[in-house]
Amino acid sequence: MGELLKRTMYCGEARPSDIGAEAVVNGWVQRSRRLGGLVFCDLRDKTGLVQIVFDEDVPAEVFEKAESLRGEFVVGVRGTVRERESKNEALPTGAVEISARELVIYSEAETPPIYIKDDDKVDENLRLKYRYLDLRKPKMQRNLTFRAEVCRITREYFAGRGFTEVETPVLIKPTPEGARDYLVPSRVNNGHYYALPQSPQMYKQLLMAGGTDRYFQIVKCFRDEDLRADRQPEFTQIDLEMSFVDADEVIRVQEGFLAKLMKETKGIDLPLPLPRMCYREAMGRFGSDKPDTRFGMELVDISDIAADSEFGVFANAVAGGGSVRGICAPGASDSFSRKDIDKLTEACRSYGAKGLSWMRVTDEGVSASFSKFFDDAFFERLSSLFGAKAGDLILIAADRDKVVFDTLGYLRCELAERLGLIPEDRYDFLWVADFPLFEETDEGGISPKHHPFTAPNPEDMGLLGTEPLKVRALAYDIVLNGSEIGGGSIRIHDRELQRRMFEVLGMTEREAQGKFGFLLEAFRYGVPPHGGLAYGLDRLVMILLGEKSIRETIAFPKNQAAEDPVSGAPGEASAEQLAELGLD
RNA sequence: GGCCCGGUAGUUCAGAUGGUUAGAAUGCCAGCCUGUCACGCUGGAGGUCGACGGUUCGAGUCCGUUCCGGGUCGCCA
Repeated sequence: MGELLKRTMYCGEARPSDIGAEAVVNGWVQRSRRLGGLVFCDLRDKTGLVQIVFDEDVPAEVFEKAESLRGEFVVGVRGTVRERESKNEALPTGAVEISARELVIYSEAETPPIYIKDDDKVDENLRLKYRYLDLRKPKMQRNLTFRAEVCRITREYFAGRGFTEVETPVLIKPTPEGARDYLVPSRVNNGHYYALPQSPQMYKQLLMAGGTDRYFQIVKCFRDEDLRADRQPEFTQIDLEMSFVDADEVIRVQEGFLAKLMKETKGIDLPLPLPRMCYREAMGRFGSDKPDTRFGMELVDISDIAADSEFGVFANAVAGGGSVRGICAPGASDSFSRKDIDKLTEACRSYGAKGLSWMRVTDEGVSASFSKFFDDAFFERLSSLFGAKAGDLILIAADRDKVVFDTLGYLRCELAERLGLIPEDRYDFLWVADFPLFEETDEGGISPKHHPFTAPNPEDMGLLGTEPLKVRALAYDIVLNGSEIGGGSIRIHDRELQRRMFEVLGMTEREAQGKFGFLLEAFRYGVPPHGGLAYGLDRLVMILLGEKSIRETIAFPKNQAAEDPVSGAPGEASAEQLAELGLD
């Protein structure tokens, strides 16, 4: 198609200071406008757009070629930067244009199935199938660049503080704990499998045993679970571990990182130290272990006054060991019809709520779904407990604590979103600490809330054998705007304590050896006290970019069926491949 | 696995109550056009209404099944 024109500037860089200079730009044709004896062409690369103009001064064959330009042709242009006759204020390059002299068409293009435009509302599958077109959008280029910047800052910060970047294996031993593993069959050892790591947890602890002292890694992790807007089967963690530290030290180092990150990406001075809250308080005030603290609407516990009533829903909830709690949505009474509340109630069913009680506060008094069970004095007390004003809507859930918290935690965020109570451009970080070490399984047993290497709080050690569910862990999550962006803990480095942990979990010595033997063995030869943390990079980037899905931060994401629409993965293996693996 | 929303020109969508040849915008193609920048004007092409089955004289529309996409609950130590 012709020679390569050597680029002298990016499209988006052209400025009035370049006027008079010769310029060569390479890029994609965003759009061309033919006006008879004049052709305008907006040329795009990752930096932006610049207008190219072909006029009567160009040779006839160049002009002819210019007239043939169509969207997404890849071209090179040599010309002169000059001032525009009329500026385009919408473009950073809008004061200038490049008067073309030479045009090379590197590659023609068929009409693309999606538009290369940020606000193009296109079917998600089509976008993902033609991801390479989607990536041409300025927003996607901006997102990828931003992500790379976060990675650069990460390396700069941790490398500058004595952390060694170490790559851990991707083919590891399957550990049937927690999330489902992706399995990789071994050819050399037929019938045996590798797993892809859900996290480098055990290897980073081995690194501490190995004297690495401080480790970090930006690392792919894999979990074969169902997808969500903020969950992909392969995702990236910023993983780190430190020796000879307590939780406060881990947190202090992270706060330095987060402050640097916010300063360099957003120009925000993060006030340190970041606020901390214990798990119980987070649940009680926000119904969530990752509360969004950008707005109020906190939960109010009315179990005391609701317990002793004729209203069975309230009375039974409290009698059954649960609670009655509610939130007060300011000014929501008018904007939420009976039908809207019914829809909210329906949505709450998936959290286990059998219903919602509601109460409207108006100038004329209150009206409530449960009014016939209570007198005026009760409603006055209720209003004052919630601090309700005329026009407010109070929603109340009565059930087991878990259901009440899940329901109200959901409603709080949902209503805040709909009522526009969430301030833009605000970044609320929060440490949530003192998580329970264990949680109850559906079968009534107990399982680790984090992982079995998480250290119990020394203050609660006495409860380990008697009331394990009350034991707090030396674990901490970092929450940003209501999303968990990272979590970590101090690990157990004492063999006897580790042995007791497995015992409490009902795991025999043999089982523990089978699953984690190599880690336990390493701990026999001297292991420092250590702890660490891992951030979900994709999610962190998503929130900082204000995106609703982590797909917007990943170059080639999977769809909800965990397929890569670009390549069609996963695919079938050939008979030969299967035979070699002993799988035929 | 459950629930919710969606599937109609290349793309984004509209098509109350079932009724002539399924529309719009944009994109695409052709012609005209020397200052456009979402250029403009004229003309044109473009559809198995996701698929299958049913009800009906008649189905994009109603019913059933199924496939696909998104969201969500379960799940995610």
